[in-house]
Amino acid sequence: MFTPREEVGQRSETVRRANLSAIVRELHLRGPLSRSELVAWTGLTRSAIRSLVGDLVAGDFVVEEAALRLGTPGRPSPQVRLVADSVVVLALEIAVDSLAVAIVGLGGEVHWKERVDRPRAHSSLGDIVDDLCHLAKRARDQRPSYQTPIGVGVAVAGLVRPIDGVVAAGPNLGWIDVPLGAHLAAALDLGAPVEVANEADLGALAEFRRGAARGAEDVVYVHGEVGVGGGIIVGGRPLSGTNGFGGEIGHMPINPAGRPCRCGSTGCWETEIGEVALLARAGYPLDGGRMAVAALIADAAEGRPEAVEALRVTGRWLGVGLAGLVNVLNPRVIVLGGLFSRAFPYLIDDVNAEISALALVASRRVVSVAPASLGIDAPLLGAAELAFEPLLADPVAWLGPRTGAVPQLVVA
Amino acid sequence: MFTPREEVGQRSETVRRANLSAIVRELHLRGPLSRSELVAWTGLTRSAIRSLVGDLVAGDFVVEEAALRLGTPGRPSPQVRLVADSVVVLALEIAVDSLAVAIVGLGGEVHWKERVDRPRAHSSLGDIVDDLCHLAKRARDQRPSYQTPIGVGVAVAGLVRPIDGVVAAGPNLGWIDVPLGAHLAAALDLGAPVEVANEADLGALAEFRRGAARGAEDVVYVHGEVGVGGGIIVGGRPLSGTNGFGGEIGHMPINPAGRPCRCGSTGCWETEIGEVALLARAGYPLDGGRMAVAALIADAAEGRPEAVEALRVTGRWLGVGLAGLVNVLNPRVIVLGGLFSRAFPYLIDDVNAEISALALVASRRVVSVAPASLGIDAPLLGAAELAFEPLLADPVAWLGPRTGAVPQLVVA
DNA sequence: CAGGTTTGTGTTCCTCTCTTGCAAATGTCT
DNA sequence: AGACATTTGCAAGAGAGGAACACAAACCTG
Repeated sequence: MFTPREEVGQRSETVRRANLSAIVRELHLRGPLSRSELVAWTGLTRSAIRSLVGDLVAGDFVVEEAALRLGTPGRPSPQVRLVADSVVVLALEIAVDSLAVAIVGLGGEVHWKERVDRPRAHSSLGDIVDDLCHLAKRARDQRPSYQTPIGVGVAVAGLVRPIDGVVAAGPNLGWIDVPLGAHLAAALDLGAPVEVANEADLGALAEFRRGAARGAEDVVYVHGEVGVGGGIIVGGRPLSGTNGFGGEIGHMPINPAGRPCRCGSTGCWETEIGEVALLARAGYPLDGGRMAVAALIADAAEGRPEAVEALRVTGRWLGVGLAGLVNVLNPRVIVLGGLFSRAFPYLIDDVNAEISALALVASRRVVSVAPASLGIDAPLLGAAELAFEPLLADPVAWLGPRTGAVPQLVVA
Repeated sequence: MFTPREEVGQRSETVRRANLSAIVRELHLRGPLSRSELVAWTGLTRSAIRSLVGDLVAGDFVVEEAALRLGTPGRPSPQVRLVADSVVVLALEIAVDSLAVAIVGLGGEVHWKERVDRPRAHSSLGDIVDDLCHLAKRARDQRPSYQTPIGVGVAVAGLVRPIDGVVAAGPNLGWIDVPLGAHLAAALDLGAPVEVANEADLGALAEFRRGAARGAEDVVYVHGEVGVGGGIIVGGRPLSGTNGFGGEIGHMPINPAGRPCRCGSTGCWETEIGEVALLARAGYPLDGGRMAVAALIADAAEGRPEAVEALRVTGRWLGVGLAGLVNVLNPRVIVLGGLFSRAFPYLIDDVNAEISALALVASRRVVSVAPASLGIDAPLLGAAELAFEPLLADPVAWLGPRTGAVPQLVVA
């Protein structure tokens, strides 16, 4: 009769879930913490923390270790640390010119990582899935001691419909409405849920949680390769939009007098700051791909004027678009990833100059522009974070109901 | 020692707060609900709802009334209704060419409203505060039965620093770093907290909660008068940004070859879609203000070509900027307010055409553009919502601790 | 129009979870 | 070594929602 949009009531069951979630999440994001730090960060009492941590210890999620000597007075507080081997996820990435796989433990530790080049041609779903499965199998063979992953996260260079993992559009892969999530789930056959998302959105997530935007609540991540993707964090939450296509900043109209874009419209940001625009400005071969861009950046480092100037012009257009985003979103940090992080030193002055010229004082004063600190792996690590999300949101589902046993503290 | 960013743990005290908050919020937003509807919407059990509603009845927040006959089988469920007279807020607005005051009851009922014209000249803080206090006094004199407001919300045409209610910049008022909140609090002397916010942000809030964007989670509100302001809702939450200056869409760079903007930069959206641009295109006096715009719209209604064409060009530029916002934010609804809602019929086709041409299919398919349904009062009503927010977030603070009395159901 | 069905209420425990309070432990500082 | 600060462990307590039963009031059916 009624269709509740969201059940907002708090029940005792949800209280426990929220509190366990808070503890696991803090440990995942900050690393080992003492019990008293957990008390401070969650606002719960010592007794509650004791009981909850006890449950997590019983479920092999965390261990308690001897206290660190910090030189502070008072009884030392045991360190609570996640058991990174007991819970792992599989992270996959389908980038424009590479495939990557990683096994990541709870807490963010990367146990295994491998990246292979991929030709920039259109590829069939089957080939890509086969390659990824092959990489995943290698990873598991190399480290057989790991558990079955509790989830699989996939970063893909394309527009992804989050509800079913279908890639609605992947121009660099030649994909339209490709059911990547379902095929990967079947091919991997791990029994773990497979979550697919856009690579820039995941890059933003990774930089937000573990990279250059750590601690900021409002973040814009701009990922430039062939196309320009973006990921946005607003108030500490990824901006997804009505049907999950938010953050597509590459196709903001920026120059009404500009060039036609491969998306069909004209004057998109991508047409001014994408790889092709950069190469064209410097007079490099437009189909030179990553190597040509690398050469261009190397030439700029040696002071070759065409390269320097091309990067400066790109930086200006980058700044123009960012100024708009600064006004609209008032972010704390803008992270430049992909090609923009590799070319960062040659762009940043012009980017900042445009932001200063075009953005409102109040907003531009608080923003800083930084290169991606996770480098090429940002989307891959974001995919791992995506795969961990269900666990972080509800550890109870993996922990099982309370055992009833009195929690026992065993300090090693 | 530690500075918790946010206390994320759920304590028994916060559970009660959250549940009462959920009930009061649902009633505030949806109007009277039966108990069984509350059960469905909160996910709590009948027992819990009964107990919580009993407390609210005891605190004179709500009344329970005889059930409505809906023609559905089963025992009728009493209607729970907020007592709109027992809790009111004072809403104030400082618009470009008017001042307004309203007394609004919990649930959104407007008990009193008055709007007076204001010359478009720069005004001193003292004069504005005096005028507002005068209006507020009249309102309270006219309806002396009302309680003292539990809060005061102020919508102002300018950039507002939320933490202290200082208007950092109000170009139409000639204000720079004006401590509006503090002065109003002192002058009104109501003992109630005074919250100040940007008028477009509050317009967005009002349209989101009670207007054209009701039910949507992702909303863009564009408010056009002299300048162009914006308010953004992302995932059901107002986008505030790092220091509260988010949503300033009027100064997105839209046309690098455009005109200088009064903000100091060039080619801002405002320079293409603001009042002055519109009047200039039609050949009307640039300082004609609201009357000139009204005349222009009236002329367009009669088919005068200059007026129609000027509105169409404005609509196109409006569409260009909105296309960018559609790509970035993937909203469900775009609400056009202020001048754009009055000129809506003459703009909308060109707006939609530009969005179709420039925005990505996936995002533009789900978005609709609607005129503000609350008209000129949207920011004022948003100010009321702002003032209610502390109550909605924590009814316990106004209700007091549980009485211990057994909740008694008394159906009138 | 009687009886069945459905939906919802009132009431009484019950369970779950966090809180409180006290004593003990364990470090630093003087 | 003693004072002091901080944290832990444990046990009892309090607050809040949940479950189950009996009953009530509407609609629907034959």
